[in-house]
Amino acid sequence: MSYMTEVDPKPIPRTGRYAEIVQEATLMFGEVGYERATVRMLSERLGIKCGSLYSHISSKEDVLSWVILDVAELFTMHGRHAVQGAESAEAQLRALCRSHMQVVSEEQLRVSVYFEEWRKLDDNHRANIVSLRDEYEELLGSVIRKGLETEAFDCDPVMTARLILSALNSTVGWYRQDGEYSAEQIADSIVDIFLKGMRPR
Amino acid sequence: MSYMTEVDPKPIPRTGRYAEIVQEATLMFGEVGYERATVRMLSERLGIKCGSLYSHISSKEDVLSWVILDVAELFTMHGRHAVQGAESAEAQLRALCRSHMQVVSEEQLRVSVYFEEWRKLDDNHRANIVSLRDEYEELLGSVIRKGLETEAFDCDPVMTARLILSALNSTVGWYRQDGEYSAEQIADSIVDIFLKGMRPR
DNA sequence: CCTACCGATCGGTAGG
DNA sequence: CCTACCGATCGGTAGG
Repeated sequence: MSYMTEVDPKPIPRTGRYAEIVQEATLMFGEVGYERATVRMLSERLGIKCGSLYSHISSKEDVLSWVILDVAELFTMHGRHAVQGAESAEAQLRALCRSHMQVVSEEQLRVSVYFEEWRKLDDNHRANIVSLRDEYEELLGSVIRKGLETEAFDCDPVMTARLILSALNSTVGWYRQDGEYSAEQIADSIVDIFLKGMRPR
Repeated sequence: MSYMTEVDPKPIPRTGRYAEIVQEATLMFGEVGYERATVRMLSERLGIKCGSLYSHISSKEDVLSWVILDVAELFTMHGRHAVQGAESAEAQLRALCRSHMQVVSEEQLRVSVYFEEWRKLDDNHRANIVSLRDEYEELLGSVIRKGLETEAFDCDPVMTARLILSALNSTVGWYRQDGEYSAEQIADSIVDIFLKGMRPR
């Protein structure tokens, strides 16, 4: 009815051809990066011709935004749920870090594409991503500030939030499913170090 | 005399036209990224035509390697010097982190290009960078292991080295010369948190 | 989903 | 350092 529904066709289909496109695109972006990846490479992986791809996508950048936005939202949603399920600031911090590592371990390729390529999104999509990232940083910040209020922590909340996030994010570069540490062990190691570093005295 | 001298023309000139090329290329790579940057953009910045640029460079990738290799070596050399100038493991850790933050603050743009684009180097140059990075991680690892021996620290040396490095490296994304914290303050904050987290008991 | 094709632009070279 | 130009390839479109 309203033209409003035409402005931003939000509901991205999550099955069938869409799912195949996102899957192959994720693999391709992970292998050669967004810029070196071509629509011809993607169409070949899907077994169709380059021109035919454009009945499913409207641009190459479209596909990148599909790959990235989903997983960025996953961090936020999963993280909120984790924080809500815990009581103390310490428990919330641990739950949030475990949630983060779970997303990293289960969606490692998409996460690495997210971290590597989000700058290449156009202004609108990038702004969207930045606000999701800020929201997530704020979630961690609120947990830390709560710990300051209950005097469980004694630290700079902004910098500490950044340091914890960067420690968590860097794991995508070296985490292996069959490696020495499980995702949960890595999360706990990070939390243990930072908790000791954040405690008063 | 020998053909050996022709194989790898190592000594890159560091003055005159070379310096201008590296400077403009660094700005350009920082603004739009390596792939979106073109040799025509670079030549325009230098006030010459695209074809003329090839009397100074042999390929676009050449320029990227100039920008990156220098600063990667800077981390290692500067870091070694810092570690040598301190006695205890704790003091060495602090000196190394301060050295790292000094490089980040004084060469922020080059460092961000380094972290962002090193994957796009060809196999030879990338292998070179990876070995420099490993060397640097090993330098930090040796400091931590020394702390384990003197029982100043109690932690997993490999993971702790990675976490400290990722914390340090992430600062390139938000450090500002005119920001709230100086490079040294940031280094000390990071060291303080990790030292508390790494101490026995 | 295909064939056929577009305008633009890319890194790089030849010859001066 | 310039002019002139190259082959390749890019994202994307028209018309079926």
